Amino acid sequence: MARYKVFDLETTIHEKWKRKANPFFKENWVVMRGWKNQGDSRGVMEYYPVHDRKSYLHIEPDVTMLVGFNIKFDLLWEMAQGNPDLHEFYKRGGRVWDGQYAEYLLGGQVDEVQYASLDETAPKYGGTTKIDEVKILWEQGIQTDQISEDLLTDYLLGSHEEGRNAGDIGNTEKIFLGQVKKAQSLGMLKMIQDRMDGLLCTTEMEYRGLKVDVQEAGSRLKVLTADLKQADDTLATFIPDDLPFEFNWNSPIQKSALIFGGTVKYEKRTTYLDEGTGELARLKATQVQYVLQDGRTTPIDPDSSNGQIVQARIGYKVSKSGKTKGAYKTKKVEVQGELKIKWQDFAWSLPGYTHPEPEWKLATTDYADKPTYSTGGDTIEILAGRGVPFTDALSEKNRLDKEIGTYYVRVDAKGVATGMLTCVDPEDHMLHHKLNHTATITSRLSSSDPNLQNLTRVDMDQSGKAKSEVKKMFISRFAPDGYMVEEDYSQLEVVVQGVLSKDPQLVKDLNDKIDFHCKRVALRHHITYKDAVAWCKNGVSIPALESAGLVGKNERTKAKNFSFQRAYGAGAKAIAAATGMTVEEVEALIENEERMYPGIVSFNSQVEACVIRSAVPYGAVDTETGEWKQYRRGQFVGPTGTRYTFRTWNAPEFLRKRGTTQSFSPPELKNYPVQGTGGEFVQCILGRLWRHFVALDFYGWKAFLVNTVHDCVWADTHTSVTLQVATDMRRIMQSIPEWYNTRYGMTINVPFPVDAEYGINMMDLKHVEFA
DNA sequence: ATATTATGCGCC
DNA sequence: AAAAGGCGCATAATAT
Repeated sequence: MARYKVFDLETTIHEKWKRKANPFFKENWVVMRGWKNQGDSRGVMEYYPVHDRKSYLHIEPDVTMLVGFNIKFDLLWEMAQGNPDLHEFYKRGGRVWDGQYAEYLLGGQVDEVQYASLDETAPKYGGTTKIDEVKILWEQGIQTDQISEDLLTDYLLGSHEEGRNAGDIGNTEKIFLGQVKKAQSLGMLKMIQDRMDGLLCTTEMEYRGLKVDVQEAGSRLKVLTADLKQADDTLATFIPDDLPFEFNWNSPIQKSALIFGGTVKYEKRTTYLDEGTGELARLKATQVQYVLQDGRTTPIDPDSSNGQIVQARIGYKVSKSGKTKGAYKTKKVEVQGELKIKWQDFAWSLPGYTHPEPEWKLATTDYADKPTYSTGGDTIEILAGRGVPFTDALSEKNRLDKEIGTYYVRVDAKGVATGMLTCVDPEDHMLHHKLNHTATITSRLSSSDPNLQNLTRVDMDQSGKAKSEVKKMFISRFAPDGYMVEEDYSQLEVVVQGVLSKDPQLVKDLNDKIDFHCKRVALRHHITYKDAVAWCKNGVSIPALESAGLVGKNERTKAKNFSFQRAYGAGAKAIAAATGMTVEEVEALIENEERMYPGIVSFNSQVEACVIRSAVPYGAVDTETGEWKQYRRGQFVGPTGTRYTFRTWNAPEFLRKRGTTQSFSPPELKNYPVQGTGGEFVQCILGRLWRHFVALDFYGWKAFLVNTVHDCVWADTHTSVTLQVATDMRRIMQSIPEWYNTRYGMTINVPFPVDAEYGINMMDLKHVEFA
């Protein structure tokens, strides 16, 4: 009999390597484990009041689905505890349901359903709110094993009065049952189930983690630090000598003032005027002084000045009676204390090296309330052309600061370390990143702690030297007998555009494996596609164009930029600004494009119509006035049931003139379905890949899936299976049309080409040549 | 001292 | 026609 099993863990909550309640940190353990099988009238639990890394969830052979809330957390724990039932469960096709993930998808991925909590979700499905007591104890830093068994049981299973059929377990079950019904009625069940397998894949990826070559990282960090010092030294020579504070090259305000002129604030500890007296402020002090005959006092000791004693004595009062008879009279008087010193703000004006362009103006103002201007990479590049002297050193410093601080490690003045390497376990050199399933509006994944979706690409400069070597530190856990494998979809978003729009010419071009950038070059310069390919990619000369100063390779790059911007929905003005073309030129290209692929235009209008039709009121803060305002929110449902949600924004000026005050954003309308569907395809395929790896016992435990970045998948393989893994992965990844056409009844008629690479680390990759 | 916003920049 | 999409992280500056 098939049945589901709801389960949940309460663990100790030590945070380590940027993970709360980190299962990879051996001091943590599962304190209480609760579960409830389908049909049971109450939940049950196991309690482990002392450290234990062996307990695990028993999964009966007839269990077909594990149900949880943020189930990746609990599954990682079961894996860390070495649960032997889990792999068997997966091998016989066991599936999972994560209430947090389902809630996010059912809710169209809007803010309110991203990283939803059990607490806020349960009431939507007739569940109860949690016991605050436990949450408060945790917030106070109390460890889970210090919470009483009774309280923890009430929290996990519900109280005796509730028949032990509530709490986290009861709520998770209610949520699950309600969500399945809802998903069915909305036609989303299949899609959600496919994504749940994707979730199992990323759980596996987080569990396996990445192996970091800490030696490589260490020596590279040394080089970077030395390069940074050199850039800093160079920059220091451009600071005015009379500057009364240390210039901060990381401060946008200070940089703007130095380059464009402006007034900066600096702090100094110095004396100041007392507001009451108008004098320099001083500390209060008292002194015991000798009283003179006229009542004044003096600090001079009458007996201290040898020959002048007699003379001096005359002026002093002497006590006439009592214990102190014959002694000089003294008195405690107030005297001027030390000058007081405090931190104070001062202004310093800098003349600047050049004039800013108005469009570089930022929202921030300087200390004199004058505008500041952008000092980002694009601006610096322009300034280099104007002959501003330190632009090269500044660009170099920016690059190195970013590289060191984000991808290596930096310790600040307070001793707080930042950077990717702070997430690495120093014992086994493993990095367990996070792949988040409920963090984006488009249903794409995000990555954090560290973010492994933004590692610097392996780009070469003119001399063929890599600009960043970050990826070199990711090596195989099987080294020296291992290879990393990366497989990428080529031009995934263009392919998805073909799937969604079904535009005949686009579909044909995709099947013909046309180089879209060359095709655009051909169109623009009125040459044949064949000639364009020869000119742009093979360096075959076209004198007529070259005499006009055009270079084939550059023209292709321009076309590439153009198409990326179009894909993101950029308008003619923005593209012109970014590519250096005139607005008219860009408009002509857009027109060309729309004539060539009219299906894209009609698909976009279809999306817009659906969103407008489905729109309902939605309250949000007006960024212009800061006030709460009624906007609208509508949805477009993709071919698999994924819902993309859009909101209206304050309309741009040209629409306001015509009386339209708010509107949906065309770039968002164009982008979300493409970006989201691409993400969905990859996540579904992650599930297929993972099922394949499970079936083969991970190639005899010699190959693991370890990371994914929107349109690619990484694996860590033993050399004995590398080629087989790469071949299998490619086959499965390319099978998107078959999967969706069979399972969803879609009619995908474009290929999903995949490119495979492998190497001893993630930087030195070479292409896999398939027969 | 901690939280939030602005800026900038890495990726797809 | 018209409006360049989605993330996470580090740092500085400001608010509380």
